[in-house]
Amino acid sequence: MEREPLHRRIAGDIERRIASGEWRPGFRIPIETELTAEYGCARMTVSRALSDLAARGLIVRRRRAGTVVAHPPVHSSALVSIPDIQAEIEGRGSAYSHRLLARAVRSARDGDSPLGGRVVALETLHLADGLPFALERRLISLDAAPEAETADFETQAPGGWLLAHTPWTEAEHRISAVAADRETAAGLGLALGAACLKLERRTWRDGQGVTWASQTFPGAAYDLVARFSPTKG
Amino acid sequence: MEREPLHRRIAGDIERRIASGEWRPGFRIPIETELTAEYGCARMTVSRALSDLAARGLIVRRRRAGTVVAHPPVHSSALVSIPDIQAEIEGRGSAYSHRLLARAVRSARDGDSPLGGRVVALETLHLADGLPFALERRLISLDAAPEAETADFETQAPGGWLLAHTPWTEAEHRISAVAADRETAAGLGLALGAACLKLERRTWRDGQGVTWASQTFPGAAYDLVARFSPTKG
DNA sequence: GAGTGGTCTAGACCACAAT
DNA sequence: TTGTGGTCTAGACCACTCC
Repeated sequence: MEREPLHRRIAGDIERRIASGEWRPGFRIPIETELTAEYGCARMTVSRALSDLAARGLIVRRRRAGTVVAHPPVHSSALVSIPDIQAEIEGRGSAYSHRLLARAVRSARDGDSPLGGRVVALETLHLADGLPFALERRLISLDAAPEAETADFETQAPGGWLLAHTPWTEAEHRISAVAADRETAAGLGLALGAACLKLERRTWRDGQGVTWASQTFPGAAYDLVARFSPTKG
Repeated sequence: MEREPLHRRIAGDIERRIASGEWRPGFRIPIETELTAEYGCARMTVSRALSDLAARGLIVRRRRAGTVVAHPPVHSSALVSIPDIQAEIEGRGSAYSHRLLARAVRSARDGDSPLGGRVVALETLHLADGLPFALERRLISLDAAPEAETADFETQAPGGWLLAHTPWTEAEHRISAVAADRETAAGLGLALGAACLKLERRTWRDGQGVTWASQTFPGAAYDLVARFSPTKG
């Protein structure tokens, strides 16, 4: 029988409360002496648990101010955050807007990969400074996110809505180059067959499929950059 | 004046010896009690330094066996390893081969980004089962890798040669979709203007530019997949 | 000033694996 | 068996930063 170290049990307890949403971003977690009393251990043991979580970006620790749950899922790799188009556009100083082109509720088909049961199918155009920037096709599982059936995706784009309502625990990205089909070309204002960058994204929450999204960008106007320092985690 | 914690100084010292090549992969580093004596500190301080390095994958610790430098740069992200085309092809059970199309030595120009001084310019075609798979254009800095001037890139592809001779410490990838130009279309056997996935890669070693590489793949035949579990580092 | 985290000590016992 | 790392303690002092 393997005994789990106490510091890892403490870290796991906290991580679980963050993952479950019980402790939301910005929530101030108990100070070290409180946790020390709760677990009946030395302060260093608690400190190690919290330091590990901080090193992984789940919490932020500041002297005097205490320890708070780090705000949104902090992803170290630049590629993880790609699909937040709105942040991307606003980050480069452009005005973001979007248009909901189509919306339907239907049963998941065989090709809908991680999703089953009923899904919401959406088609959204993202615009930067009023010009087409990306065409998004998305399916959202109503099993994983029942509120999606009545959510107002004209006000908030589906990606942002999902991030706020049903954060994912696993994701898969697929990046490819495709020629613009008729619908894409029309939506993005491109010639038929123009080279586009396509990002497909599937996410899961605790093993259950949440969403599938395909975002297509004009090849000439968009690229992905990732920087690595292998010795820095 | 900021004082660097001792545990980080210890970790930094070790990391530097690994990065410089003084301690190669597999090298057994001093045991905790030796380092304790060397730095005149408590064993826990050394332990923390080594634990941090182990958590980052630079070293591997095993009871009784001691602590050894981890074998090659361990990259957790799937995207870091993309440009090792040979491994990619062989990993899917195809036969890898390559053809050196062009080779020249010249001075670096303005557009050659991280590179300065004299460079080797190479153009290589990668083949899977004898069929074109990717077209690679590469520059190698002779300042960073002087042996590149006489290396035999017909036997070993430039990417593999570099990895063995001048490992990088930092890298940047850029991923985009482009239409095939005449040279690319001819090399890969595509129609002019076909959608291609282009990977650009720049690497540095301790701040000095090592190489720039651009690899172009037929869009229909290649895509990138990355999987993430945000709670797992 | 006072509350909080950051680091460090000098021990101790245990777990694991190579011999 | 024994060398090595893994964890833990019960303190201590310091550094930061909010009040």
